[in-house]
Amino acid sequence: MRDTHTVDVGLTAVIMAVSGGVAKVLAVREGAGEHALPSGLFDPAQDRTLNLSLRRWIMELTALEVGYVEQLYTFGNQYRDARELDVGARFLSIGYLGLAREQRIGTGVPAEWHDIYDYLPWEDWRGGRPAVLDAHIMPALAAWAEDALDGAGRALRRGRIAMTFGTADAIDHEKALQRFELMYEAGLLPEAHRDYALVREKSSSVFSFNKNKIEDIYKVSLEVGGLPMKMDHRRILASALERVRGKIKYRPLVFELLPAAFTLLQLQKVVEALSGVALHKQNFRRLIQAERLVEETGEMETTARGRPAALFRFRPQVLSERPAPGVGVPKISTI
Amino acid sequence: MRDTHTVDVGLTAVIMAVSGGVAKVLAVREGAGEHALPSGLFDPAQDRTLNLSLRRWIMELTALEVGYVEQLYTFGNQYRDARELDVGARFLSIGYLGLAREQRIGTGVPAEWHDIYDYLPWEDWRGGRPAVLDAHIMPALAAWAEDALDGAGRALRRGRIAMTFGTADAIDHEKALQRFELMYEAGLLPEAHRDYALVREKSSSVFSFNKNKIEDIYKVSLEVGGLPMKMDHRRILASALERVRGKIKYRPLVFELLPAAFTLLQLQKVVEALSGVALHKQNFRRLIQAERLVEETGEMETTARGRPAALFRFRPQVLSERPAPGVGVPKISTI
DNA sequence: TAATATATGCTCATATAGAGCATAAATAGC
DNA sequence: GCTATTTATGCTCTATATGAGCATATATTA
Repeated sequence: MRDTHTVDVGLTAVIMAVSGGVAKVLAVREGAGEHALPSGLFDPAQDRTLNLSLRRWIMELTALEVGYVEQLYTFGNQYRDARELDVGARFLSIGYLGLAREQRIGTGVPAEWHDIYDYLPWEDWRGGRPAVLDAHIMPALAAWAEDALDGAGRALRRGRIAMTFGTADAIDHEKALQRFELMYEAGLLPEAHRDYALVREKSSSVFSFNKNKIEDIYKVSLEVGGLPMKMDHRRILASALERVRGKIKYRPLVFELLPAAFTLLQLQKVVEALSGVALHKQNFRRLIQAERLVEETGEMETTARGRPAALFRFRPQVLSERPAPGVGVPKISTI
Repeated sequence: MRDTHTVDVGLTAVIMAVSGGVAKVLAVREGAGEHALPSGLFDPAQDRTLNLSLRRWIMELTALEVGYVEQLYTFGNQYRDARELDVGARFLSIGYLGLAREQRIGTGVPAEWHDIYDYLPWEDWRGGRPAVLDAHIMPALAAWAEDALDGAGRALRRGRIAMTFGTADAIDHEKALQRFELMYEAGLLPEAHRDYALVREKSSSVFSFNKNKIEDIYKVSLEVGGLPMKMDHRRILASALERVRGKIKYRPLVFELLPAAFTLLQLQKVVEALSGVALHKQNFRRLIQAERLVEETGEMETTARGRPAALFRFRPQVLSERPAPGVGVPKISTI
């Protein structure tokens, strides 16, 4: 009936926009109350490239114009979907990141913008260290580390926790995917329990939490508070966030999310929303202007409170002047 | 006979090693004198994950032990292979990077280590600016830019050249994939002409070189001097080089390529071989030691000339101490 | 008119990166 | 044994980048 080697390929898109200082992702609601990323099958007969395929069905599904598109990662986990356990079929999913300017979604389109941090609450440090970390995540991870088989295993797990969730004085905000993967493995996300239920009998090395404490761990996964997501969509979202956080430092991605003219504070708010950290305003201005990323339009903003701000536009010449123009998020921020 | 959506998935591996200050890649010789990267089909029935599939057939093919493995990118170009133009079949190829310590290859194994820069001669700046750049590449790119349709197109092309191949005083050595793609598009690589010959009639927007000058451009592609490679393997190699150059800055990848004990000069030579730039010895030592990436073993090197060097080992604790431990290649080096 | 909010200019301390000088400890050639 | 050569290693000096905060300007709101 089908070749043993062939697989179906789905494209799953993380379409991001920022409006009013809130980083948003396009999500569709499906059954079971789970939020899903928009996704579609890659049809080799119809589309010349993966990129074109993605743009085609995004347009068909949402009528949204997406500017920047970038491939993230190809996921091929066996336990990705329950159906795969029964049939011999196989499904690969290629994650994509897309950046769009804020656009109203047409009526009748089954998609909505959602705050990214409703899915990844522990990733938003703009208001200081997220409370859920100390209230639920770190204690559960510490317990997970202690549950390792032997001393070496405990040291290894403690090391992984320190590397992804930070040490006493520093954290790497970029490592969103590694934090997701650690939490999934430790059972701190609802989908870990959903997936584990499917493979309970089959030995799965993916889940390393203590099976005797599974009820307690499941309760923690609910306290952590991320909205429920379909299949591995939270993983794909985390990898998109990691990519965008890394890339804004050396490519001028943020301007894909801003109108043609903007104030420096608007620019800063977009960077903060994506990177999840609050920035020092004066230093941010100094950096942006030193890098010559923007130029004044000559106009001033009129609608806001306080002293009116000068409007700027992106200076595309910077692309050919300097090898790695980005917005300079501090690599390592204090806890 | 087959579902319209299904595709075959191949895994293509860039296995790197460094020996004697030379960065090498595992290559197999196939017909037509073209060098090929080792590759195999992904068999969903046999392998639980993409990663395991890759490790399985690498081991079967070469009996090599590969330590670090990382997915690069999934390529789905229509013109990847001549056969795809005739049949409706479709082939996706997922590129992987693997790092191995230098190992002798078993007799009878149809694979050899080759200097990476034999395939990408313009990427090695250790001995100063590569001669082929000014002799062949930059003049041909300049001509390509002038051949654009209008002034805006010329400005755009000049901008792309500056961004990828650098400006008067700086170049980003990391952008190996973008340099490949620009050269491919401009017809400066032999495979561009091989692929273009297949799609001549079908309008292809991938090749933007002046078709009236195709013979001259083809000659340049031979002067550029990269060894011929199968299909899109040079693209995958370029993306592996880009990944490794980027990642050594913030992850301790290099130690995957070194023996357990090494001198600081050996470490430096590995970084230089991968990044393609020469480094200031004293500053490199200062950086490595300040980052506490290594610790002395207490032993000294005995075999070399000159004053004996202290032997060091990787200090894995650094992974849990600091969020982004890497070897600090200068981001931007002067031309 | 005072309080508040935002914009913008400037300084200062510290950390980091780039370049080079100086010295140490081995081998190679004679 | 003496000298040249080679590599290792310690140290300094300077320029630049980063992090933090002070001070002032110009608007709106109460």
